[in-house]
Amino acid sequence: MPELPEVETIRRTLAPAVGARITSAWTSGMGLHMNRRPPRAKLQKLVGTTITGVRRHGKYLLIDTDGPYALLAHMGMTGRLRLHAAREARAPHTHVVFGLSGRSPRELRYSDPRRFGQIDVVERGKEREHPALGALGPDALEGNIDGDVLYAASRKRKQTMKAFVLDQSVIAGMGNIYASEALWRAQVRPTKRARLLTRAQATALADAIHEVIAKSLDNGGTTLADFVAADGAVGENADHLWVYDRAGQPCPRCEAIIKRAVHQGRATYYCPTCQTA
DNA sequence: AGACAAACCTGTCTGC
DNA sequence: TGCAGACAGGTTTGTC
Repeated sequence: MPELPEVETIRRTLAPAVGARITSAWTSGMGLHMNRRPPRAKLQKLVGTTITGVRRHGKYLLIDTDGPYALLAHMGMTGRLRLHAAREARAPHTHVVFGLSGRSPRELRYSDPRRFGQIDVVERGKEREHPALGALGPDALEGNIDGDVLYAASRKRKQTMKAFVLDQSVIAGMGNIYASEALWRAQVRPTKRARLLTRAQATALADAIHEVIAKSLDNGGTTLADFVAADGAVGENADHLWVYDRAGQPCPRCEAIIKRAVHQGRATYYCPTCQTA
């Protein structure tokens, strides 16, 4: 579900939670990513603090409080972070719930059927010491990614461009949908070796990454099946994708038939005719 | 180093 | 209708 535009959409729609005090914390006890359980004792340390803001780096969200800790959340494939009225029934596979103060009681709920997501508590100011956050490269939206950055990062790399764009230590936030979209937009072949990327292509790719993300944000993110914002709204960007999940359909640029291939075990969509450089 | 496959899970869809 | 198999937005781990 969630690549950068979806996580950013969740971040923005969590704004109504800012200023609320956390009145309780609950977790199902189920393991999430790598069977790691949300740390129950640390979640309790958030109780009594007030939410002061929500940050994002790549696909990770950080919910800041006026206490010493922040909540770290990653959606994996099917994770949802939503605000609900406390009286609403909990969705299946709800694994973490925070009670929030306010005129009418609300809850911040994390649900994740596949349990590929992550929930953790980090000390504010020490975010980079968290292994997941410390490994991230510059953010694809806010990190000043440009042709120079991509050209420099791609030198000496034997990996394919598809793998390069998905590498979170190079660019944080790109996922499988937008990797295909950006490579198509920049007319870069997904199987091209990164070390062979030209300077002009690096610039085109940086521009394409920004364009693809901006377009998706304008459309509220891409909902293929699971993604919803914190207010429950689905994204409309699936209707505007150029190549992802469009095998057999005409390329929007040259009308050739879009193809699907599997690279590193993951689907890649591309145009075999105009995406050959 | 680095490239690749497998593993972690559940839900949904397809084809027989 | 039922069942097996493939597949899904991500990340980590192990193997070559």
